[in-house]
Amino acid sequence: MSAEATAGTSKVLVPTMADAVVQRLRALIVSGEFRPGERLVEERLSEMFGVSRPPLREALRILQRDGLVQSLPRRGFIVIPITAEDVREIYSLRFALERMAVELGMPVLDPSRLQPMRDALEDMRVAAEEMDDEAAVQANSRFHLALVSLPGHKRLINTYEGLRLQLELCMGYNLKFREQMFGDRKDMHPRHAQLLESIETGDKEAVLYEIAHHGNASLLENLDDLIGTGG
Amino acid sequence: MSAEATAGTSKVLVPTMADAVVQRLRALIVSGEFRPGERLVEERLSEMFGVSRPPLREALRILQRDGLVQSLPRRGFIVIPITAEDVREIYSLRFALERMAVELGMPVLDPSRLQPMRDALEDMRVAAEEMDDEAAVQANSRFHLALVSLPGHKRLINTYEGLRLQLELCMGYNLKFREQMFGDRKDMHPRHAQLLESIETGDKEAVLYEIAHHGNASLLENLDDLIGTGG
DNA sequence: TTAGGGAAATTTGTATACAATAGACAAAAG
DNA sequence: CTTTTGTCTATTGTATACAAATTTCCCTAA
Repeated sequence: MSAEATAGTSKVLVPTMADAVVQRLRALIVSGEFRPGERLVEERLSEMFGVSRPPLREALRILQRDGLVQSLPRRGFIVIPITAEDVREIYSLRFALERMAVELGMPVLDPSRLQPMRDALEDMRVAAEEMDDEAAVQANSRFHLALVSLPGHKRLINTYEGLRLQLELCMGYNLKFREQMFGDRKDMHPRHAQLLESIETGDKEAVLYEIAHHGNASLLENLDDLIGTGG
Repeated sequence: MSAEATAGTSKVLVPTMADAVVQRLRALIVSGEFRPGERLVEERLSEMFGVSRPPLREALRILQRDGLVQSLPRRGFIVIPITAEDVREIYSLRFALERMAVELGMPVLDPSRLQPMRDALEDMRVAAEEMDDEAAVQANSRFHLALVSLPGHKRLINTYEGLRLQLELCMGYNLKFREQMFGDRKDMHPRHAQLLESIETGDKEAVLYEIAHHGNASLLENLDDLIGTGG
C-alpha cells in the first residue's frame, strides 16, 4: 500500500503507528472478530492497540477507503454491514473488472507475466491435496489478483483490492457463507487450471465464458438465506 | 457524501470542519489552483482554512480515498500527478463501468428513472446554445453519473465518482486537455440525445456501441503531446 | 569547481487536553 | 399511563504541544 519498494534504493522505511493499526484492525475485521454493524469506539481501540486517538482515526479513514468501515457523522465508525444486496454488488463489479482485465491484458505477450498465476495455481493444488481451506482461500485470492494484474492497470487493481477485502469480510462474517463459497473446493483447482490454460492459449472467448460462469451461482441464489433480506 | 438526505425526516446535520475542508480543498485541486505533484504542506493549509492540523489530515485522507491526493509516508501529501498513462486508465475503467451499468440497468422498467438523464440533456442543450463551457462540463458530468446510477449499484457509483473527480482534475490541470475534451462540444448534445434515445428504446447493442465510441479517440491519440510521456 | 558531510530548519507523526454533541434516562405534565 | 422535556454521561470533534524524521543549505575539503 504505502510501502515504497523502489528497486535500487532500499530506504529504511519507518512504519507509522497508523499503518500498523490499519493492518491489525483490518485483520480483526475480516476475521470476523468485530461483527458487521458493530460500533468501533475510538477510546477502547486506542488503549487496545496502545496508540492515541489521532493515528487511530487516520487508520479508520484508511479502512473507510477500503470499504471495510463506515463513518456515521458525530456517531463514530462501525464495521460495514454486509447485506445480500452488497454481496451481489461485489460479485457483479468483480466480474466487470475481471472481464476488463482479460480484454485489456490478453493476449499475454510476455509469458513470464503469467508466473504469479502459475504459482497461485500450484498453491491451490497443494491446498486441495492437504484439505487446507485457509491456504485455498489465499491461493484463490492470489490467483484472481494476478489475473486482474495482467494489464498493469493501477486503478483496476486498487478497485479490485477493495472488493477482495470485502469478500474476505463476508467469509469471516458468516461461516455458512464461507462453506458455501468453498463447497466446490474439490473442483476449485481444475477449474482454475482450465482458466489459466485458456489464457495461455490466448482463447479470449473461452476465458470470458469461464469467468462469467465462475461457479458461484448456487451461492448467489442462496444469499438471502445465508445473510438476510438485504434491504 | 456524508450528507444523509432521507426523504421524510430531514435531520439538521452538523457539518464538521473536516468535511468543510474536504469540499474547499477538493475545489482548489480540481480547479488547478494546486498543480499536480505539488506538495500540500499541512501547517500552511491549516492556517489557510483556519482549522487545526488533525481535521486537515482527516480531510486529506478522505481526498486520498477519492484518488485526488497521494500520501508519501513521512513526506506528506501531494496532489496526485496525472500522466498520460493515468488518463488512459481513467478512460478504460470508465468505459468498463458504463458498460456494466448498461448491462445491469437495461432495460429500464420504470421510465421515471430516466428523468435525471433527461434533465442533464436539457441543461446540455441550453449550455451549447449559450456556449457556456462550464455548464456543459457539469451537464455532461451529470448525464454520465445518471447513466451509471441506473442499476442502483452503490459500489459502481462510488468507483465512478472517483474517476469523475480525477477527470475534472485533468481539465483543471491542462487547458489544452480541456479544449481537446470539448472540441466536439457542438455535437455533444446530439450524441447524448442519441444515446438517451437508444436507452429509452431499449436497444442495448446500440448503447454499448455508442459508449464504446464516445468520441474521445482524438484526445487519447494526442495524450502524450497534451500531458507528457507518462512513465 | 564540485562532491561530501553535517547542522539547522522545516515538516510530519503522535500524544494529551478540552469543547461540543448525540443518546439515554429520569422526572414532570397532560 | 403516555408523552414530552430536561439533564447527564459517554463519545466524537478539535486544538495545542512535543518528538522524530526528512529535507535543505552551507561549509569544508579534494
